[in-house]
Amino acid sequence: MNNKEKLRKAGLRPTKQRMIIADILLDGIDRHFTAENLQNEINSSGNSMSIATIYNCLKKFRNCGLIKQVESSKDTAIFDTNINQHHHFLDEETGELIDIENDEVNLRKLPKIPQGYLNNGVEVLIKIKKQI
Amino acid sequence: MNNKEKLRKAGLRPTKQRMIIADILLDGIDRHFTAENLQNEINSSGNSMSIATIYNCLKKFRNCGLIKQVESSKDTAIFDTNINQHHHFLDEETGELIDIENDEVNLRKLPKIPQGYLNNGVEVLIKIKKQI
DNA sequence: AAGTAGTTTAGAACGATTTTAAAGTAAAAA
DNA sequence: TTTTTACTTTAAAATCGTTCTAAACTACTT
Repeated sequence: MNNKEKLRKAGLRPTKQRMIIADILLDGIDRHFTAENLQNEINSSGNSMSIATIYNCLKKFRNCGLIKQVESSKDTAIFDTNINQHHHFLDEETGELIDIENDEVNLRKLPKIPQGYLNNGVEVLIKIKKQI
Repeated sequence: MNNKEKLRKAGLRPTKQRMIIADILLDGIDRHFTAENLQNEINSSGNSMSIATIYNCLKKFRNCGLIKQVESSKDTAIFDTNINQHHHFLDEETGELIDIENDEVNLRKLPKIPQGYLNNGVEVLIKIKKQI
């Protein structure tokens, strides 16, 4: 399926700007990035785009499940093109994130989901620290 | 150990402002809060404090391990007085966090920590969604 | 081709957090 | 105790990521 079809299927009008972003992000390669990282990539691909459009687009892509946003207490939002359930190593010093595939983690026991709620995804974060 | 001693032990000079905050936070009760929440508590305890001091103090407390900061992609930093390794339910709609004690989660299998790094804590986040 | 609903944009606005630099205070030294 | 020193607090300004505004634009429908 090409990117235009992916956008249509997600209920998004395939505008010029969304196609530029889709061409960068939806290439099947897993990566973590910020809005600013993406703007740099857009610029170096010979295009340009308002930062507001980039934020709009990332929000839409996230809400449609085309990308994910990582839970992280960094001051800048981090997005992830790996939309499968998976986990992360986090170096808190540098903010570097490394993917952990879902099958590398095995939860023997999970707590009961609170009354009135549904499980909406489990994320394991392993904080790591450079050895000295 | 009283709060003055706790601050000293953590390497922090026990100033008037830090004592006010320690008296609110270090009472052994687990809670999640933002800088603004804390300022409100300070105000309603009859004290007042510059927001810059509150941020300074929270950062120092966090760096000394007196409190933790929760990994969350909310726009406002969330702190936690529960400094034991533990986990959270997160309602992404409302941002509400609910503690999960460490013994309620059991990891059968963990991935190998990357070369040159040490494990510095595991956090499990279970995203939950209100049932409709 | 015309209409309309959704999209993009620059720039302003916003909110959380940090910085600045001056005044204040705790601890150490004399 | 007084002096000195290093650290802390403060209000206000600055910064930074993100969102809003409202006007211009564009994809899709009729």
